[in-house]
Amino acid sequence: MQVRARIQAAAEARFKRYGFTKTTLAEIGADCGMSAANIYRYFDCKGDIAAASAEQWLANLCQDMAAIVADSDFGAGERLHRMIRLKVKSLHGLIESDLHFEDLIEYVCREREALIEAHRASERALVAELIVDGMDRGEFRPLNVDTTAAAVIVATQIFSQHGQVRVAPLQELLAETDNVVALMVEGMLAR
Amino acid sequence: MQVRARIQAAAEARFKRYGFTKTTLAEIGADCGMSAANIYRYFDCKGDIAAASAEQWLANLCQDMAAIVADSDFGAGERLHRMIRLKVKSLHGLIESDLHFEDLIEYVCREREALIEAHRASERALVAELIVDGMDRGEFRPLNVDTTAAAVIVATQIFSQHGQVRVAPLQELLAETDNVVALMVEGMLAR
DNA sequence: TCATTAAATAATATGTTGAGTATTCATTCT
DNA sequence: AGAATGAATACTCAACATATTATTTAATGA
Repeated sequence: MQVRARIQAAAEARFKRYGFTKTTLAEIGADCGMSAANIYRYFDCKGDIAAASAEQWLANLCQDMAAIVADSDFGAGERLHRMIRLKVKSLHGLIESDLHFEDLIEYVCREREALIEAHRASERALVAELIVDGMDRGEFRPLNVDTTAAAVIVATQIFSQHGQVRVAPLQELLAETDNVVALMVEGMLAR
Repeated sequence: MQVRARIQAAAEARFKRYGFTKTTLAEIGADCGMSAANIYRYFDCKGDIAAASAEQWLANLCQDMAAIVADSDFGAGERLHRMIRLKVKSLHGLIESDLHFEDLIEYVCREREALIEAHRASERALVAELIVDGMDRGEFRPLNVDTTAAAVIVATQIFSQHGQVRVAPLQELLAETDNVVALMVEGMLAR
């Protein structure tokens, strides 16, 4: 479906430049050479366009994180550090780059909790994978995989809340992130 | 200053029952048998009355946490668990008890960041004290006290954000809190 | 039949007004 | 002089009207 992708791209460009709420379906339609009404053949509602963009961005992030997890040149602890840092840096970059994306982020966080929760589940799965690998290597002590993965995600969650990201400079966020992850990794290491 | 305390008590009662925004200075004044204008002899603005209440509540929490920290019958790790649990339970209790207090909490979090940050600093200091004690006992390995204390506070911060507290039941919050703290304590233990 | 649209409708946002409230001030009381 | 007040002012909020925008529908053209 070529049309759907075109609509999404046009919408994304406007969301980026003018924000989610300030963008009208009429404008998106005009950018694609069609009426606003016709967009409804491809998306159920305006929010779904935003959600599709967000989902894609999150999927992309997940892929990058998965690449880090898969890189067995590094120890599991080191990979965990890199994974969480990537997450923090990515979100920070997104918010810094275009101030108007905040609008879309807020919408998705508020109205599309399911999407956020699904992504968090993916993150937990990646961390779980890493923990299993760490245990296999003998780097980590025997751990309750799911519980530990959930603890890591929730403890670092504060660093990827837009409220926090907005106020603190990246360097500071990363330093704090590293401290938290370092302490948790230390708690996971085999004796 | 008897009058000031009376005003604060009257205001607190109304904030609890009707919320911060729904309470007028005229009502508080009437409760104290004085005009609204006269309140300004004792407080600079309405928000200061709320802040005074919040500050007192937080000071009280700090005192309770300090008592836990001081109780050297327990190991440092155990005390850290108890301290963080107390914090989570206290805030949860506050929000559960009177739905209208949320109004005041939101105001303080939004408009009185300094107060919140000061309290967080106190928490960090308590954790730091605990870490030093744990190292003295040989329970903890040599740690960077400030960095580690900050990591513990920030990693558990998510559990005392009113957004989180509102949605999750206490048992769930406590379980997740315990997992995070357990992992961090494990990372602090001497080998 | 499928893609599309213009027009109709529903929902939401924006602007405006009036009422209510916080805050200040000149004055009174003690 | 210190404590308090009523009235004046400035600010904020709710309600209403208006306009914009999202969404639906019936109709049109390929």
